[in-house]
Amino acid sequence: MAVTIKDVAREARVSVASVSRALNGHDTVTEDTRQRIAGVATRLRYVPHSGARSLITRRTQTIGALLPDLHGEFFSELIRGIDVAARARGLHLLVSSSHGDASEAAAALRAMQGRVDGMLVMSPHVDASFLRDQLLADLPMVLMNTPLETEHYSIMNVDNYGGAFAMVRHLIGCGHRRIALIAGPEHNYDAAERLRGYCAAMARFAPMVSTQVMQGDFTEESGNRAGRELLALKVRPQAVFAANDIMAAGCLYALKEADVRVPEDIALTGFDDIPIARFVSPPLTTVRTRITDLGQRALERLVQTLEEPATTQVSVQTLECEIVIRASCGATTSTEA
Amino acid sequence: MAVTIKDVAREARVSVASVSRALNGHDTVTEDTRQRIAGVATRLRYVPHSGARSLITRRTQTIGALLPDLHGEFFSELIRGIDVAARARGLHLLVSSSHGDASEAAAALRAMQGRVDGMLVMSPHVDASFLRDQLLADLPMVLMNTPLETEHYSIMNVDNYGGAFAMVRHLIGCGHRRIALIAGPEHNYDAAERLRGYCAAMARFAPMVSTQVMQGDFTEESGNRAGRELLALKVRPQAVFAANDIMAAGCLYALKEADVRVPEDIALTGFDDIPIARFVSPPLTTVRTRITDLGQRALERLVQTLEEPATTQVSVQTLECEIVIRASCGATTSTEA
DNA sequence: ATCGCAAATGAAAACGTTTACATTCGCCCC
DNA sequence: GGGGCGAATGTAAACGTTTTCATTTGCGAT
Repeated sequence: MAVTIKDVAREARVSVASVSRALNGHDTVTEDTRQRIAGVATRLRYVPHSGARSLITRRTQTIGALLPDLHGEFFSELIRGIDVAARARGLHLLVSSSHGDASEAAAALRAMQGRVDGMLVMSPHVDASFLRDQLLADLPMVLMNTPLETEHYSIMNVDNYGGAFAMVRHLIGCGHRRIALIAGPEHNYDAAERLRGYCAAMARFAPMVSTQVMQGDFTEESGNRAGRELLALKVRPQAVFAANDIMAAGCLYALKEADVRVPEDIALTGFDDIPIARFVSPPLTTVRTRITDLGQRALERLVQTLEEPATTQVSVQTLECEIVIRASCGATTSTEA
Repeated sequence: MAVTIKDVAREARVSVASVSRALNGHDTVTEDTRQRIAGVATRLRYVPHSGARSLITRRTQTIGALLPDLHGEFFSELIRGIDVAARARGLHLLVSSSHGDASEAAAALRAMQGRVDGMLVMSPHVDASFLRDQLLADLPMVLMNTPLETEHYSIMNVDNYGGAFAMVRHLIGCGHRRIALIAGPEHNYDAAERLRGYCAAMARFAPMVSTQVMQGDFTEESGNRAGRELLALKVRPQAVFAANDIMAAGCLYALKEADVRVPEDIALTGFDDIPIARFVSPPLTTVRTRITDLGQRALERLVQTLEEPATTQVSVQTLECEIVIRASCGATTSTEA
């Protein structure tokens, strides 16, 4: 039923070897016969059986992406970045997202084994012990956004620390001193790094001012709660730095409800630059992370490992963030209505 | 290097046939030997070569998703829906997104041929002539969100028409009569269906009122422009229905800038229920489409076609939308501050 | 004890490629 | 004219599975 290389060979009156050579662009075939074979192949709509091919070449031309249960923009931008980079190299992309715990992640990983040449892994459940247990033979992998330090795999991280540091520096540049942080969930790597950046920048630029950290968990609701707590303090901060945009939005509503003006009374900033950041009022000053680049660079790194396993050293790369200044930080109040 | 079924067989002192049977859960193998084989397999970290398997079973256990160059929430929700449904059935997901034109889409489709058991296709470039040209052998496919009518493939659509119809009915229920539509791009299927729903509902519920359609293109900027045009009319509409949320947001800013109150002076609604809809003020009444369900149902449909090719009839299914009522339509003004 | 039968296991073919090796062919050079 | 050589092509093995068919084994019935 399906047309195979033999059908093409028969029709073109050559051996299967010649068909293979012609179609794979080897140089030892006459231009004449190449033409003939190519013609027959398209006429017959021949498409090679990838399984048979990978059986012998030991390559699948596919890379896998293991992603956490991620919502929204972040997820799609990441996949887009990976996909674009993969396509540019003629690679296919096998995705497995949304697994909730370590065992699910492990299952997904095992299932992908043997179907891919390498993997891009971003998962909070993939930690040191996970990797030890799985000990994934010699499947090349690049880990994304992980606190792990491993000598086996390259790592591609977002500079959460640097972004937070820069944001605090910016706020201090705006004249604010008492800057509170609404932190992310406790065991989240991104959250921890942002917290670290906040602390470091405070220590550096406002050493006399004590830090103030409210606990949040990256949800809008926790941001709202933190906002109300802030308002109840006897000494209110001059600026609030939420560890992500959605908490900033939640906090913003708490402030608005209490008729506290942003940024006049309290400045407010976020992290991530999700689309909503532009739409709240005042628009949110935030930290932009180029997620698409993250995916793209990670894939490129993986490909390099694939193509030159010998010369490629394991590396840890960090992707810069940039600060997006809008009205909520008080730096551009002059443009406010 | 890689451990094969032979290694397992040797180690377990059985034939490869028995290993295959044991691991695939056939019933003709002693519980005793099954245990032994399973033990050896896990100890050796044996993972079957998918290529070799698919070579003989003629199944890849993989389905492909061909998606347009989509940004944001929609994209990720769709993939999530597909992925979850696929995993539930032990299927893998091969994605190819972001192709800009028909030839790119065709290339992506061809590249996937032979690697997948079936495909989920959503692409504006996949039209009647495209399918005719490609004539994809007998690869089962399900088309998503397409105006196409074909006897070869099942189709899964979002009820854009019904959603728009219901929204207009709702606005009329709120007491509005002169309702303007900010339409989407001209050759977009979603846009056309929403326009059709608007017109039908107007004709049905407000037959004496003339319709008013402003041209937009699904961008914030076009919504903003349309908003300013509306304000310049000698007779302003009582309500504006933007064919997507992002245009509604753009329009909202135009109204705000002109100190027109929403919903008191003009009501405003959107379509899609993107996250931003909740965050603008007033929060946007809109039409929610369950994108995750779309992906999920489409995959389920495909699986059915795969498993029972004979009995499964080609079908066109339409996925309901629901109206999400927030403050911007004037129905809940009483809850406003 | 022998036969027959079912259950368990093994041997080998088949799937569609790629590629190392063998073969053919035409041609140039002595 | 024959030897040698390089280019083009063909032959066949190999990849790792699944599955058909054959074989062995154990056991109950005669």
